[in-house]
Parts: sequence; C-alpha cells; structure tokens
Amino acid sequence: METAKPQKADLSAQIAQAIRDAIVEGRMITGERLPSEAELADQFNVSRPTVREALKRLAAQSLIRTQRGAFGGAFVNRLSYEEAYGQQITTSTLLLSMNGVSFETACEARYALERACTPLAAARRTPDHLATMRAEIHRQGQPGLSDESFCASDVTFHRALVDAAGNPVLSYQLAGAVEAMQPLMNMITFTARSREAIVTFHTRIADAIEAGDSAAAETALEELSAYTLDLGRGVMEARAAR
Amino acid sequence: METAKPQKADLSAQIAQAIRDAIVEGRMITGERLPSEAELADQFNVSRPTVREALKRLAAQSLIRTQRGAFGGAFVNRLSYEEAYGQQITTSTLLLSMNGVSFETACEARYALERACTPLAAARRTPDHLATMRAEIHRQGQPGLSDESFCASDVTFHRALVDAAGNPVLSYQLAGAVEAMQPLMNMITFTARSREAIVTFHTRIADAIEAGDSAAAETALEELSAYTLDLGRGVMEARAAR
DNA sequence: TGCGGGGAAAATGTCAGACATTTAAATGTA
DNA sequence: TACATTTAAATGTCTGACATTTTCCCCGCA
Repeated sequence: METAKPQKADLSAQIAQAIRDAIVEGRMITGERLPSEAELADQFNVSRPTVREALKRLAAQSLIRTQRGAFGGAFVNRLSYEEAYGQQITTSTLLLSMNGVSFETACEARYALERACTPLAAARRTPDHLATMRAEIHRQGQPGLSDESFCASDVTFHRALVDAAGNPVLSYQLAGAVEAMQPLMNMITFTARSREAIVTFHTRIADAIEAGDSAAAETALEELSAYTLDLGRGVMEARAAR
Repeated sequence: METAKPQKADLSAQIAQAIRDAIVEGRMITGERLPSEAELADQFNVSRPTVREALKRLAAQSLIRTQRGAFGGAFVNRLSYEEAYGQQITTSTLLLSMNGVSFETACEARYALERACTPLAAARRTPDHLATMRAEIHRQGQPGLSDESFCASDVTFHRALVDAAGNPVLSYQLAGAVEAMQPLMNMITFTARSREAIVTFHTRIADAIEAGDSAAAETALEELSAYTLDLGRGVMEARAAR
C-alpha cells in the first residue's frame, strides 16, 4: 500500500516527484525545511543515497536549496527571476539546437513576441532603458566590432526593449526567445552595409519608444524582422549551395 | 591541477556543470553515449555516488536519459517539445506563485504574448484549430460547468489559438504564460453573466481568426484582456476587504 | 544449417555503513 | 557580559557489496 503511487520508475524519481508535487501544490511553502535525508529515507523506506539522488533532481530545478551544518538541510527555494531566466534560456537554446529549428521559425517567434512588448514599452520606458538602447546602438556602429560582439550587443538592445515594458513576467518569457536566437544569429556574417541598416532600424525603434509612439515602433520592428529574415535566408542558401 | 576548474560547490554540481557545458556547446551530440558511471568516476576522480548525483541533476533537466542493462548507460537526450513544454509550465507556475506576482502583471503578460500570435494564427489556422476553439466555446456555454472546468476549457481554447499560429517555438513560449495563469484564474468565481461575456469574446476571436481578420481578433483579445483584468481586480479587492 | 535457450557480461539501481566537513547552538570561562 | 570552546546535527563523500536489467554470444538440438 505504501508504494502504490505511480507505475514503475526509479525510486529516486518517484520520491522527487512526490516532493515536487508537495511543493507545487503548496503543501510545502517557500523557506520551509524538508525532513533530513535520514528521516526522508526512513519515511520512504529507501536508503540515504536514493534520497540524495531525489534531492539533487529537485535542486537541479531550483526547487530546493541545501545548507550544510547543524540545522541545515534542504529548504524549499523561492524561485528567483534570475534562476528562472537561466533555466528558460538553457531550455530554449537546447530546444532550438536539438530540434533543428529553422532560422525562419525562431526568428518569426522572436519578433512576434517582441512586438507584443512594444505598446507597454512605449508607455513605460524609463530613461535608463533608453540609455541602454542608445548605448548599444552606438556600439553597433563602431567599425572594429566583431560579428559576435555585434550579436551580443543586439541581444542587449532587444532585452532593454523588452525590459522597458516593465513587466517581469514578460521579461522572463522573452529571455528565452531572445537569447536562444544568438547561436543562430552568430552564423550570420554582418557586412558593413547590413550593420548600418540594422542600426537604422534600431534607431527608429528607440526613437519611437522614446516618443511613446507604439505604432511606429511596431512598424520598425516588423521591418527589422523582415530584414533579418532575409539575411538569414541568404546565409542558409549559401550553406545549402556548398 | 586537476581540480582547478570552478570556485567551490558540490562536486556533483561541478561535474553536472561540466557535462552540461559539453552538451550545450555541442561537444556531445544527441544520442551520444556518456562514459559509464565507473569511468566518469575515474575521470573526475570521485566516487560513483557522486557521479550518479550529477547524472540525476542532468536527468532532471531532460538533458540525458539513462538505460539499464548491458550497453545501457546515459545518453544525451533530444529535448522534445513535450518535455520542454512541461518544464516551461512548471517553472512559470512556480515563478508566479512564489514571487507573489499580481493578477494584473500575469494577465498583462499573457494577453500581450497572445496578441503576438493573432496575425500568424489568422493567416495559418487550420480547420482543426478552429474546431477545437468552437468545441471549447460550446463547452463554456454549458450550464452545469464548474469554475475549474471552465478555466481548463479556457486554457484549451487559448492554446488552440496559439497553436494556430503554426510556430512550435511560439507554442512552447506561450505554454508557460497560458498554463501558469490557471491557478490565478481559478480564484475567480465566474457568474453566469461573466461566462456569457467571455463566450462572446471567444466567439468574436474565433470568427475573426476564421475570417483571417487579424485586426478584429486583436481587438477582441484586447477587450477580453481588459474584461478579465476587471474580473480579477474585483476578486482581489474582495479579498483585501476581508 | 538454422534456431532457440541459457549463461555471461556490462551496465545501472539500491543498500549499508563509515568518515569528513560544515555550521549553529549550547556551554563554559574570563 | 562577551568571547572562546565544545558539541551535535546535518550534509558531503567514499567504499564495497548486491540486485536487476538487458544485450550479446555460444552451445546444443532439430
């Protein structure tokens, strides 16, 4: 009767699931301490290594945090935005790379999502966000910049745009979409001309956001999206031709 | 010199990170078999339990999958959309519940993201998506429906709308936003009148999507968003008053 | 020659017990 | 009272063993 829960999986997986459920369903709250490994081993009728494997699974998902020493132990962790960002980015990046997601698909998703942020960003942007965007635009105009640095700056610019919407949940969701694109973007060789074009788009976006003109920002973003897609298509065709 | 890598963390965490890096950076490809636990223990100069803890961490993130028996072992896992959805939903739900994200913030993010899908959905929706949407609308009109079932149906409806965009990456990103809202939505008591209003909005959206009229869909979505926000606000105020 | 069954081997899964290390609280002392 | 010391309760790690699962291979038999 004790082990009547799931079907057949590792004990450590079962135990992890049981604890995960308790946390997700709110039966254990943030900051609460789990029983010690020895006690858990006793409760679940398994050995301590097995319990430890279960706890490590949960730790990998940032569901718990452990602390050594007397009155240490495992505590239900408050999932911070930082940690959530990280997981989101890792998962998105892997999803894209492992499923051979096309540049088109990823690009489309990214710009569609970013477009969702512009009305809010236009309404709420702070001088800080604008400053970041301007700074990155300026960097993108520098002559000696490597393609990688250009991409990194692009990511920073777009994240500033997203953050300007002032909604942390939105920022979290977008983090994956924007960051996961970077490996794909890195395959592009940016000519001086294409960089100039992108800087122009970015400037238009920043101007529109600053002016609170959401429609103009969306238009510019749309055009940037189309332009980027074209660039990507060119690279893919060149690759296919080889 | 061997252990000169990071700063100070659990050995199992270090090892997990080392392997994770190898996978993310493409040094190990999908389907590839990792060395056996004994070999890994040897390579990293730790014991087998420590290696196992590291592997469990990676398994928790769906980065590897293990197989028992001769010529079994740990294999680099291809992260499926299904698995990614699941992780995304779990993380989003926890992020919202553990950080006390307000109904307003979550709702705003969700509808902003959904709005990003409408142009694509209007262009690409299949009869299948439309059928799902219509079916859920019909269910939402049934009299005896519990609030929870109503919410679940709402989620299904909106996921169909998102899926209609025909972009799996977008569906993945939205999964978290839509599903994670459910606990918050479940706090709302839907009166017959509010249900009727929501059904009307849903019908307008479905009609617009069917007609390929993206603008109309966006408008309806926007109004639904405002209406939902109002409902939520009412609940929150009633709660605060108690 | 072909086929089926029975090891043998190689892995992971699990257990038990021990020791090392860390940390906070309790205790003792100036 | 303030500070140093002890102590105890945890987690972190190691060793060795056994259980279980699964594949491969070989041997006997038709």
